Amino acid sequence: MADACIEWYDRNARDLPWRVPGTSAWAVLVSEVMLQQTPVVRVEPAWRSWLTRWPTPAALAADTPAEAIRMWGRLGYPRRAMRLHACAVALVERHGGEVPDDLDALLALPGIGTYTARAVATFAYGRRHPVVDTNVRRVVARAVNGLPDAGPTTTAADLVETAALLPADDARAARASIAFMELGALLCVARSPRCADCPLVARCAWRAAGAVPAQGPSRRPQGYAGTDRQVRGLMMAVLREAHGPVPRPRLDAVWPDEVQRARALAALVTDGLVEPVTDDATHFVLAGDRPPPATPV
DNA sequence: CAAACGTGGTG
DNA sequence: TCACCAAGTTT
Repeated sequence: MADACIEWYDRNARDLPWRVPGTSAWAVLVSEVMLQQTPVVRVEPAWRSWLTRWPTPAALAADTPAEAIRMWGRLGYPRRAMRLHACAVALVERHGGEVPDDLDALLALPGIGTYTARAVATFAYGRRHPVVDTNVRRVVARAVNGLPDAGPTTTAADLVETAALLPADDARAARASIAFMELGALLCVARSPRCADCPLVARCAWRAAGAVPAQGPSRRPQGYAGTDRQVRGLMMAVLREAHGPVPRPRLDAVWPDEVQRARALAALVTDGLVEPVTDDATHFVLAGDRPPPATPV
């Protein structure tokens, strides 16, 4: 299975900048964090801008979280920008500004979880680890287990199952992992998979079973309009564009419901994305963007 | 462990 | 139009 996927990958892989040989581990790490729940097409330009401005962890660590949040733009989940900044600080403090290749050291970094740690160790350093994301889980669920889709989250069993598919050779195992992911992203997609072009079609357990579609509603609360998340997003957009401290009324203008506004703003402060400039909380800034105190003469 | 966490494109 | 989906992590 791995061989067929690698062969397909070699001919059909997208030409993505973070896959270019010689890409730094930091650049790979940044790409992986940006790609958490955000489509490739939106990540590409943001990734280029980010790495141009902050080519190393030390460069980012020397800047403010606010600048990271601004550079993050509209990628979504701005807490990822916060954590990426915190990650850069941790890399400087704990690893001399280098990205470690050790799984446990990677997992201990802010914003780096099971998937990202393995992705960095594998794609930046060629280590042999199962790399399991939503694409891989879908491919394995279908091709190996004959199911229409994978479960909602990655389990320990998923890691074991995927590890069993990896070639013995480290470099080839890494290639297999990226091939599984690419297959899930381009052909074995969630809706209307392109089985006709799939290198696994002849041995796919799901196809063999008749490619029965998933039953029942996928029941996930994906709604966005009217949620606190939307209100937070609107407020963050105002703060990103602002130069100086933003007066509370400008944040209030983004949403009619006062109760919800207050809740959203309080949550942003609690999360550390936003800070009140003064104790009276009449003005707000992005994290770390507090203006310097007036220098006494 | 379920829920929270942005944003925009698409069938 | 609107529900679904996109290289997850944290609490």
